[in-house]
Formats: sequence, structure tokens, C-alpha cells
Amino acid sequence: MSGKLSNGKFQKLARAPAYQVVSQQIRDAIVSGELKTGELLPTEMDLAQQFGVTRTTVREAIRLLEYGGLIGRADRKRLVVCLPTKESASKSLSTAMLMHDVTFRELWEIAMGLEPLAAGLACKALSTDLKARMADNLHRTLEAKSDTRELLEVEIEFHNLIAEAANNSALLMAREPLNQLFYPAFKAVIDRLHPGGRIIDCHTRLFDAICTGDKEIAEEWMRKHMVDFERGIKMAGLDFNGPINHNDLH
Amino acid sequence: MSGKLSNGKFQKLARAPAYQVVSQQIRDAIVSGELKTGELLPTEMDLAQQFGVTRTTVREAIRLLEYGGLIGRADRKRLVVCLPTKESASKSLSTAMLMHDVTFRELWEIAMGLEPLAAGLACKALSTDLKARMADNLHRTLEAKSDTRELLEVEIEFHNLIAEAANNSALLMAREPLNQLFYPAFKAVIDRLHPGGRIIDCHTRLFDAICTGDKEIAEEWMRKHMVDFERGIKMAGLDFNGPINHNDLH
DNA sequence: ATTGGCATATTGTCCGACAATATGTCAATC
DNA sequence: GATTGACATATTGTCGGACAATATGCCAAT
Repeated sequence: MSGKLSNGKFQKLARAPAYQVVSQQIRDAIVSGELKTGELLPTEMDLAQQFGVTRTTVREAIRLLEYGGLIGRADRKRLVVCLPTKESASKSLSTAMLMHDVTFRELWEIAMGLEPLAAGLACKALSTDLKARMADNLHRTLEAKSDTRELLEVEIEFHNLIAEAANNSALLMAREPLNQLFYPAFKAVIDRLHPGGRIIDCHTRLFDAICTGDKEIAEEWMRKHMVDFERGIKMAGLDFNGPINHNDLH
Repeated sequence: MSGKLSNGKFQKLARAPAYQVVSQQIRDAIVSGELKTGELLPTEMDLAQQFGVTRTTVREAIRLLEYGGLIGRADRKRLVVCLPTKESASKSLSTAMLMHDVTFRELWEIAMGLEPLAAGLACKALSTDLKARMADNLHRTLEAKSDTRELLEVEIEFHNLIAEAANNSALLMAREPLNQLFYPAFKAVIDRLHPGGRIIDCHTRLFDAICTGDKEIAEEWMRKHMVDFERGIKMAGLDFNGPINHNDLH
């Protein structure tokens, strides 16, 4: 506050450790496409020589990228450049939400924005492939009526199929944190309330609306579906306004 | 395919390297709250002794966490446990979207889902603090009419303020990838079209609607604002259906 | 109160070494 | 001819020790 150079004449110089610089450069090479996905990363020795540092430093740099899913391993040995999956890409966002004590209500509000959006977009052009997969999903939902484990499975899958039908890969990725965080809640609701019939009804009407391309109705039924879910959470004894991680998840 | 043990009697055993195990354990300790945010992480030597591995291994484990923002540094020396910021948490999602060649249209559709949602939620209870900050933002927007650099700044800030007013930290985080990816596009649009007046009009009406708590109108004006943006992108010569990273961003 | 010197603790980087594992080659065997 | 076994090779995972650079705290000098 009161030093000689208190006025901002000089900006603090940011000298990053070598492993961060190396990491950033490899990262840039990957994102820019210079290193194409699927390609084998040069060996650690190679990289060490190219950058003029030790293998230790290179390894730390690689670890920095490994978490982000930009680098995976071909066979538990050599490393390959990867296209991050939606799961790995949204993992840090999910854990951040967890640690920020995000509530069911907050997540639900987001879902209330994205899920009807997906349903609406899915009405534009439903591919025959996806139509078949959704039909199959509906079929399995009917059969799973009492098997809560299977019901949970198909319920999640149904929403993913709709998102896929929306033909928007960004939406698919943006939705993923909801998947990861809502999963335990879905499970709790299904385990305790066995809302099989209700779910089947909703899914069927949604499927019909999407097949006929009726955007308004699809969005409307998805909203109803989400409202059902909200009610389910409350009836299952979970705290809708409480943080999702404080509720039980065993 | 045709080996002796081709039938799935045995599942492939997953032996993770030590640095991954160590990383996961530290990670669990942080997420579970065992290691509280702000707390200093034990020294590398300490951790090495506790886990019974070398400092090298511990360092690699730490690098794995460092990228996710769970660990930062207090003073460029000691490491501290951090609550991930929304920026760091959504970074991997942003780069994943970039690498998947996400288009303007896809991002815009998501924004069309989230931004009106934020505007609507903001109508519930606008704190006096936020109201003041939004008013200040509007004021600066008026003054910045010709200064494109400043205009970009306040435009982004305005949307962030609305999201903040929505009182939903999850939404704040989910929105962040849009911020990071749209930024260059906003810049391009503003640079080439100088849509100052148009922006001020929209912002003013949005602000009024939020102040009076009129949810429908707030959502409606946000949608109009987004449609304006869509038109802006096209008029600026950017390819609305093309990947965002192929368009220029210098 | 500020400055300078000094010991200490901690991280960043280097070096060299070895173990474990995947790959490829070649001969031996049925 | 296909499988098996033995062997050399390449690459990653882990170890141990070393030193440099830097932040921290204490103490004396001014």
C-alpha cells in the first residue's frame, strides 16, 4: 500500500515454471490441430530433447493435460492425442458445482432451460436411426416397469437420445453436468416412488410429439416431465433447496 | 477374438499408476471437505512420506489436480486448496467444444435457452446492490457509444450481471463456456457494425423489465437481443453455420 | 520504522538408474 | 502354417539424490 513503487508503474512479471510452458505449448499444438487426434504423442525423451528440458519436466507437463482428456493412452503405454469426450470435458464443471454447494433447485432451473430446448430442436429432423433407438428405448421402458435399476437406465438414456436428436453437439456437452449430478437424485426418486406409469406416459407423448414435429407440444411435455421430477424430489424427502451432495447417495 | 479365454470370464484388471491413485485420494479429500479450501496443502515431502512414494510421484499427482483448479498457489511457492472458479471449471468444456468444431448456431441455440432463463429468474428478487451495478453498467454503455473496446466490455458484463441476478450459481457456471467462446464473435460484430444504439435500447428495456419484475417481458427482450446478435453475426460476414474457430479472431 | 544479512523451508529442475510392460523378431514346436 | 517360447528393444513408471531459486522469519544495524 505504501511502498516506494506503490503506483502501478511496473506490472508484476509472470514467470511460469517450465512445466507449465511446455504444457501450454503442447496444448496449443493439439488445439490448433498441429497434432491431430489419434496421433501418437512423441516419446517423453523426444519431447525433453525438443524443449531442452528433462524428462521429469515433460512428464509433469503431460500430467497437466492428461486430466483434461486431451491426452489418453493407446495401450497403457504410449500416449495418444484425444478429442475430449463430453464426460471428461464436463467433469471439472461438475465437481466445481458440487463444491460450490449447488442446490437441486439451481440445477433444476438449468434443466428447465435446456431440456425443453432439446425437445424442441429434436422436432426439426428426426433421423430414422434415432427414431428407431427412441422406439426401442420406449419399449424397454415399458418392460422395465418394476425393475428400478433398468428404469433409471432407460430414463437417463431417453433424455440423452432427445439431446442427440437435437443435432447440437454443444448442447450435448453443456447438458452433461446435469447428467452427472442428477443421476443420484433420479435414482433416489425412482427407488422410493416407483413412478413407472407416469414416466411411460410422459415419454410416449414426448416421442409422439417429436415424431410429428410438433415443437410446442414437445416442449410443453418436457416441461411437464421436469415438473414431475421436481415433485418427485420433494416427495422422495430430498431437500429441493439444499445442496445436492448433502443428500444421501448410497 | 479367438483365444482360449475369449469368453468374458475375466474382466481386465485396471491397475492405475501410483500418481493417479495419489491424485484421486487427494482429490477425494478436497471434494469431501476433509481438506478445506484456503488451507495449505501439506508439503510434497510430507505427502510423499504419507503415501509412501517419492516426491516425483507426488508432484505428478499434484499436476493432475492443478489443471482442474482445485489447487492453486498462495505465493508462487506453497500450494493451497482452492474452490474452482467458474473460469477454470469451464475451461475444459470450452476447449472441448472448440475441438469438436462447434458452430455459432449450436452455441447460439444454447444461449437462446439460457439467457432468457437468466433474465426471467432475475425478475424474482433484484438486490439493491445488483440493481446499482446494472444501472452503472447502463450508464457506462451510454458513454461508450463509440468506443468499441469499452462497448464490448460492458456488453459482456451486462449479461453476466443478469446471470448473477438470477441467483443461481450453477447457471453462472454453465453459462461460462458461452462467455469464453462468444467473446471473439461479440468483438467482431461490434467492431464491424457499431450497433451501439440498438444495444442500449435492448439493455434499457431489459433493465426496466427486471426492475419491475415482469418476467415475460424480460424473457422476450432477451430473446430479441439474442436474435439481434444472430443477425449481427451474419451481417458481420461470419459463417453462422460454420465452426467458431475457423472464423477469424485476431 | 526501514533496511540488510542470514538461516531455513519449499518448490522447480536436473541427473541417473532400474523395474514393468508393450512390440517386434526369430527359431522351435506341433 | 499356426502357435509358442525366447530374446532384444523401446517406452513408461518409479525411485533416489542433488542443486538452484525463492519465500519466510528472525535478528541486528541504521
